Amino acid sequence: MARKKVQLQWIMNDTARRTTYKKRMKGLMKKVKELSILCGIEACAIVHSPYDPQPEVWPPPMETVRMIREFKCRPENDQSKKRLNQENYMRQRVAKAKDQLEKQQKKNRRIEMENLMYQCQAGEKGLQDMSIKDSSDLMWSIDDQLKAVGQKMEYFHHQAPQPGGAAAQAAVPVAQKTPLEVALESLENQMLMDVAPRGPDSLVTVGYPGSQDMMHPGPHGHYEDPSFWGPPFFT
Amino acid sequence: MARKKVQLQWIMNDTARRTTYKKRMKGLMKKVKELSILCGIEACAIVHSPYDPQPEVWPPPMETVRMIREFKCRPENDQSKKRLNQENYMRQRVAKAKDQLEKQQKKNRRIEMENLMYQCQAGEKGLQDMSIKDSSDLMWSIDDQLKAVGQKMEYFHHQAPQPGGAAAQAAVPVAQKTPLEVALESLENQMLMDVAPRGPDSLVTVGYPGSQDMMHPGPHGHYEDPSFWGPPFFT
DNA sequence: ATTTCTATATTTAGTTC
DNA sequence: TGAACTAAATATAGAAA
Repeated sequence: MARKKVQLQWIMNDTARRTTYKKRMKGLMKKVKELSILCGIEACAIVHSPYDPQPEVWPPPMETVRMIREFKCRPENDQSKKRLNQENYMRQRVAKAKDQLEKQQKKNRRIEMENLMYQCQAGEKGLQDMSIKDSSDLMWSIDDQLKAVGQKMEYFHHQAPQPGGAAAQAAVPVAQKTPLEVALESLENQMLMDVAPRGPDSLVTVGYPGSQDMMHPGPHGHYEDPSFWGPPFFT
Repeated sequence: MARKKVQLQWIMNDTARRTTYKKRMKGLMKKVKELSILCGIEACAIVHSPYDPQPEVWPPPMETVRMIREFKCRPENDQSKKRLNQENYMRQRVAKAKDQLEKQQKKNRRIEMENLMYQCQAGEKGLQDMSIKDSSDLMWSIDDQLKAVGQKMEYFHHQAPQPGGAAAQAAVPVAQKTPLEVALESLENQMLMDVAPRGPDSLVTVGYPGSQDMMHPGPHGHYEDPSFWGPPFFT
């Protein structure tokens, strides 16, 4: 970004969105290409959008189709079957989240110690502030996904129906628990929703009770919301 | 990059390559996620590598599989059938290349005019230098793909067999033609190779006669070389 | 190997033409 | 719409812990 830190949320302004799309699409494809070449590996990207009649891909179609074929065959192999399975995927996420949180907390402790050593006059208040703040990275990555959905819904309904929207509903209880509890709970909710039986096109609405009627089909009419499934720990 | 401008070529040093992979993979996935959210579109990326037992994907597997299904269904639609067809894809590339080259040349002319106006003492020599230099961007994007293949092959053969390697063979005649000829010729070669009938796993060797015996199966043993199919005009 | 820390390289938001 | 510019935000190579 430049000249302004852009929030990770759907861009309302139509022309700005289109411009950003054009720029970032180009940038993304370049990155995919660089990764493949620099590391000598297979990488592909597919992007559908209303701005291009055809999906944009890298590498060129035939190769992309081949990569995809291999990807889809993976479930046949014992090991990869695991990851393609949504339940296991989410379990892995939870495990990683716990790991990351532990590391974060160790780090927090170290920082706290250092602070104590350098400024012995600091009371317990300082410590408490920090333990909350330092886990916020973890929370944010989960929370911003929820917000992205909420904001978009609000826009399409001109802030009419729900005062506050689904995002607020999800975010409020969050603030009353410890970061650890919040993070794991969010993940575990995702996991449960994920494993729960459901019909097609109901992924999001299952997760956000009360918001079914607010959902719109998205720009393409066939994809709920990409932000919802975002991996919280790539951020 | 930082502290050093990295050339777009396979990284020989094993640890550096792995490190770069880890960093860039993370960055790439973040970019895909941002693009989807900011623009409210579908985007996915799949990366296979020896560094991870499973392919890395965004968004999570189920969604990725769904996107892929749609992508593969596209050929059924008249319009998208065109783009999935490799021949047409390459024709489009050639057309775009011509376009881009024309634009570049127009720009060159403008710059030349400006230069002339500001420094009338500049002789014809200056003009000629410029017309060659200014088209080099176009050439580079094609040429670096060839280099990437050549360099990698050389490495695996410890510069033994071919003195100079395939890259040199491909690059040398290039320097004797005009940028326009070079650019279009490269593209048209790609196109022809592409359309020519061939067995599986012979994509690259068809294009580089004399180098079949130098090809190694690549890190995965099932993918010739991602750099070969790179879109020359994303750079 | 992983994490952290910079200094630079690269990307891109906003603006202008 | 699109190309060009510019400043700010990010990404990341390389070093060091």
